[in-house]
Amino acid sequence: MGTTKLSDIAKALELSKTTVSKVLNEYPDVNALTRKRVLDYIKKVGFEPNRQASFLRTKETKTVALILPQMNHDFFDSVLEGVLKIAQQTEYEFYVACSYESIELEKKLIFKFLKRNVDAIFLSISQETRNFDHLRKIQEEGKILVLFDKIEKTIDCPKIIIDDRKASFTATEHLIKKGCSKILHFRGGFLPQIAIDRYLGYRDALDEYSIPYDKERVFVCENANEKDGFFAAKKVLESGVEFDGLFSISDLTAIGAIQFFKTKKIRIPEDVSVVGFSNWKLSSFTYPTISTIDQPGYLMGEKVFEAFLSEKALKKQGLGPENKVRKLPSKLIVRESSQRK
Amino acid sequence: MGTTKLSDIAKALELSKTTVSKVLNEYPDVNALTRKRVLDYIKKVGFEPNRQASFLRTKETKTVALILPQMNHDFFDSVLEGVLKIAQQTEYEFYVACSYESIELEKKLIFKFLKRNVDAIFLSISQETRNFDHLRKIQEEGKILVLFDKIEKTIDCPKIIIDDRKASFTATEHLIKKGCSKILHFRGGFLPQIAIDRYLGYRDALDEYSIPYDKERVFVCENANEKDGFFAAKKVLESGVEFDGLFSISDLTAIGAIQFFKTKKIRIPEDVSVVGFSNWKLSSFTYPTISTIDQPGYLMGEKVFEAFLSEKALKKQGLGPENKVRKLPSKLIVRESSQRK
DNA sequence: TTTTTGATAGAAATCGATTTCGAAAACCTT
DNA sequence: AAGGTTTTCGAAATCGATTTCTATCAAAAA
Repeated sequence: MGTTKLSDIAKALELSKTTVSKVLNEYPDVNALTRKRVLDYIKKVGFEPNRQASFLRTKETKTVALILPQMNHDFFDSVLEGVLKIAQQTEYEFYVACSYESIELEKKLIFKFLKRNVDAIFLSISQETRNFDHLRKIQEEGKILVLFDKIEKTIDCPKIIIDDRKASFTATEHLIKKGCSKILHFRGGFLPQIAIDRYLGYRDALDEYSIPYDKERVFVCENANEKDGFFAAKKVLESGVEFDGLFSISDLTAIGAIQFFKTKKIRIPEDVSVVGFSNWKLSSFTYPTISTIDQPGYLMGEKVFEAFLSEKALKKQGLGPENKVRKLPSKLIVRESSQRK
Repeated sequence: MGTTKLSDIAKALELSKTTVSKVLNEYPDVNALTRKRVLDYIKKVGFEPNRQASFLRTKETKTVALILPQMNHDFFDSVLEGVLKIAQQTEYEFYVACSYESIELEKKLIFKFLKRNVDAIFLSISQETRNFDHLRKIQEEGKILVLFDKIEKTIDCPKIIIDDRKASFTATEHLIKKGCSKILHFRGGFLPQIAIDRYLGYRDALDEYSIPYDKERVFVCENANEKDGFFAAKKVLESGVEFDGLFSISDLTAIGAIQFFKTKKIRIPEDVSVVGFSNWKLSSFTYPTISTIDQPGYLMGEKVFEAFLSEKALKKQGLGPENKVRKLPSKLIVRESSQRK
């Protein structure tokens, strides 16, 4: 095909491949004039080195992999978009995959990507993940690991998260200020760090305002979807516990709960004020619209990529993985579901 | 570092690299016993050839690129998921990118991917795209092009689309059967094939039921988002045209329109029945919920990938690109916005 | 017995870059 | 002018596979 290669340039300029390559890789032992000749010519013919060929020597593919635990998920889709934005500005390309919250698939994907020789893996760990050897393996192979959102504390690597605990505090505090004192909490599973942090934020707020904590008001929504919310709400009524507010782990569970409450003629927000989490696009279109915490997914994606770039710079200096946790700010968005007069 | 390579296997088995490679690539001139020895050993140590190395000879990277015109878009996200599903079942990996409906970015991405030596590009063309030389370039470089959803007829390649015209016919017919006779149509721009087809489907239905077509009832929503729908609805009222139904190019424009109608105390579906298009997730959570056409995005993604695979098989036989258009079925989903008693 | 054929295996070239190491030329010292 | 530095460049090895072409040996044919 018509693609020019290094040797073509060398021939045209009556130089050796070596010299041309040295210009490309910014070696110092090239005469300024020669360098200019080469650079000009390269620009003229629009040459770019064949990545697969250079990889063979350098071990750098200039590709990264993003593994999400879910697809068609507003928040994770935003993360993807953020990563994509920065990637498009660089020479990097990136692969996308989804673990569908399965540890088996997560492992399989990681091994697949390692075989593909990606330079880095960006991962939000699956709900099922308990053992983290496969993450360590990434680092053992000399690749960079960046964790985000659903992270694991015991792995040394850059981590980008939302300040879930603080965000949950804010959400719960908002309900308290709106006059709620018997606030339900629909939480996630027992292990994911984010579920724990959001639960703790909820308790922080109760403590702060001297509202007694009642564990009867906490319900588990393992999958954090509408169905979980619907059935959790059903269990609430069956349990007979009193309530006037709900802080839910996700907008979807909030929506599910509201759907159930509607069937029982329980009014939102008059009888129970609701705050969700994540600011799904659809939350501003439901009836009532749902108050929520906006997580900066897009920003998170950007920060993940940036963390990778600075980690790579560190590595060049022979420094190990930096265990830096970056907490991104989130924002309470008040809509109808918590707007009591 | 511990990765085994071809020569390691050769050494361990006291064979040459050639023979091992021949087993991998299914050459016939290998003794059955030798073949078995090699295969067993490969399975034992879990060897997989280095892709970057093999590419250097074969020119096949086993990667494909998916270029979407929009992100955070229910339909395109489903397509992505469909592609991802099939890709995960194969040895292929895929890159994702977004043109954000910009022809400049679309071109840039395509050139970037060609430089990356992808085997194929899956593309839904941007709204701005008028000239198609960059698509031909893909084929000239010997790469496979598959178009989907927003396609261009004059390019010879596999194409996967929704039967938009028929779907629109069904949607409009549904409104007619619900008693509407003065049906508005919010259409897309003038050039995208899908906007044209949906418009034609609308007219087909009017013709079929002998309802006179009135061009005063057709409004353009260039970007097909809520804002466009909102302002189109406003223009409808300003124009003074009579109406009792609306078939809109997208759920988002339908939602925008409904929001405007609400401000004018126009009731949905009593005063005006509404049908959207695309079946966005949020359409089943709005008030009222929105009738729509469900497009099988997930299936489309699968079919796109499958079209690539069969195109590749053809190519191996030296056959040119097959200009096969595959139309996927869509489905009318009736919800509250068109449910008159 | 000699020649031909077929089956099997390997040596070496190749893909397109990078990198090491040595050589040539130009520049300084004294 | 001889010796020592510094600049600048290129030959050749290398990364890990694939592929062509040749060599060997045994079996079949003559």
